[in-house]
Amino acid sequence: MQKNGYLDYKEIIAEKVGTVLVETGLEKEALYALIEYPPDEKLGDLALPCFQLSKLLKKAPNVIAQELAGQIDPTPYFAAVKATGPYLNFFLAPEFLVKTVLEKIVTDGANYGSRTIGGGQNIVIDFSAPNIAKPFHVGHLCSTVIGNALYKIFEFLGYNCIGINHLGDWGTQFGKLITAYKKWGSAEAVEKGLIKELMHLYVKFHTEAEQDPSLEDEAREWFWKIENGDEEALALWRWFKEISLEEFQRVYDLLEISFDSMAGESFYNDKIDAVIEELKAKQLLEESEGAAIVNLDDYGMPPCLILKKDGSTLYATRDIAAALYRKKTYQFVKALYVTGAAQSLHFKQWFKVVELMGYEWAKDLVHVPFGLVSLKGEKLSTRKGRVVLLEDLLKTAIEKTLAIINEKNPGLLQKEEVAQMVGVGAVVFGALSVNRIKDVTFSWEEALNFEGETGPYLQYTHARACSILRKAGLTPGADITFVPDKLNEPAALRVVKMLYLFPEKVLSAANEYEPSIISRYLIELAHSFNGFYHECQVLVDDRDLQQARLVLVWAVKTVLATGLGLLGIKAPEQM
RNA sequence: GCGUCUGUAGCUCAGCUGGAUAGAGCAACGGACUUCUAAUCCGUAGGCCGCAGGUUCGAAUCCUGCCAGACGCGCCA
Repeated sequence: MQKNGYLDYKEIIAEKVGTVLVETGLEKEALYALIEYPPDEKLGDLALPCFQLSKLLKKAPNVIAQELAGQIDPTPYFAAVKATGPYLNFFLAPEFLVKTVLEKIVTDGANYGSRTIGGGQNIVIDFSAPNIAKPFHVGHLCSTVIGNALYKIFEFLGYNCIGINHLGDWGTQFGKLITAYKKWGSAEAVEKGLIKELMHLYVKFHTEAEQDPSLEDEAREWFWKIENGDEEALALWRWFKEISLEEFQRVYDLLEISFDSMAGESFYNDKIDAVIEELKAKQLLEESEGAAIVNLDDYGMPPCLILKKDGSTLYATRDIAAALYRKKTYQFVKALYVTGAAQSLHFKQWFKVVELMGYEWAKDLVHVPFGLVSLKGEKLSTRKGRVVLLEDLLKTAIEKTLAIINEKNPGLLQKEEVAQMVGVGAVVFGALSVNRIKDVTFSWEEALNFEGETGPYLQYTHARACSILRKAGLTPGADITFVPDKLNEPAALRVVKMLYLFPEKVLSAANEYEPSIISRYLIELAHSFNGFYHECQVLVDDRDLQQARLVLVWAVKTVLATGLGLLGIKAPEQM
């Protein structure tokens, strides 16, 4: 693994201990994996539990710890190496830590934490993917912001990301919509109500269809017409799509998210026949109950449906066609699909089909699932009209932020811009702060909470740091020199230790496709900084002390901004 | 019925590739603004880590079974 020059204490410890234990033939990697962070800072900063070594050395763990403590030369990295029972505990030498970490951050600036491990290779990230003619609601938030964060994180690690918005712009729902439009809609009403009117028609279709099932047949017929090039049907389809895209764009503008490709489902229509032919040629297709399937019994999965009995395609077919196209077009080393966990089986199935087609890169297809968003414990449902529009949520968050600014900092310039950054940041952070896989119940109260572990908390911390730097007249990018020994208070050292962890956290977030690792980390970093802020006055008479503290403040500000950036959140200088 | 995921403080969650006394935030209570932004900080209280077995020197973490919830299981995506 390429270290990109980051200080790595685990590696140092593995090296030192490995040298002492060289006769045992123990691999340094094995030692590295054993090293952990103690639960209490009083015990030390890093620890090597000696239980497992005990088997190898045939000695009691506490004896091993004791002996190792005597044989390891701590300088210049450690202030002390102590055995505490069966643990070998390492206490970091403050000067070395402070000097190495802060100088690295000063040198790297906004690139601190980045790496070159991606080597410019392509990663395709399929995310957001709202359905045309349906509202962009809070249920789409997760895919959109998780995908965007992964995009930024992998770019930061040296990959070239291709963000694809696989729009739901095809399928039977358009038949339903056209049916509803013909029966109860009008051009005027749609022009006026836009997506809300389309949604209204869609909801009406479903309520009416419960009484009159023949509507479903009519809808299928209209979709058949779309697929077979009927001009009237296609024109309506294009119109609905246009209206939807304009509305989606407003949300993406608020979030400041963009895509490299907007190739939705319809884009693959002319690429599907070839896939069917290939599946046939490879003898993977079977006929079952009139439909064409790929049997997956051998893999403990239900069959993957490829064609309906009327010959039209299904989404697995489309996904396979899209994957083949993307591999050919982008030569990806990884393709991520950020969608709800409910689709896990679907992805497992078609990934397997791609593998059975003989493509070794099937292993590079990754489903990144996330939990279900519900509303007061009930499922979101476009059909029943039970949704919270994302645009409404963002707008409300921005309004609330503006109100808070007017109350707390009425003299602030560019209130609107800041309110947007903070309001949107609160919503985005809310979606990124917990493990992807957790189901969430949307609540206005929680989404609009700006205190505690929230986006605004991080932004506020950043703004405070900026404020100190502004008052001190320290300009970013300036040649910053400082006396590391001056940062010797526990509160300051805690902050430096948090800064040290950033590169490691970014890497974990990428490896686990889990932006919340960065979210949690930033909360801890901000918390340690706020503790320092309260305990230590930065602008003091002692020039060396002030300078050292300013560098720390600058480093925190920089890492907070970088981390927030990776999550797709802005870091205002004032708020 | 089968499968996947989730279950940790009143609420929302970290911790889950096994390690030292299980951590945060919110809510509650009590403190800290003449000093760099109190959207902050400090403290108090709050836990059969769903239940029961097993593996291990050691289990919130791994295995098995059970319970509860969510989701999925052929012509929607």
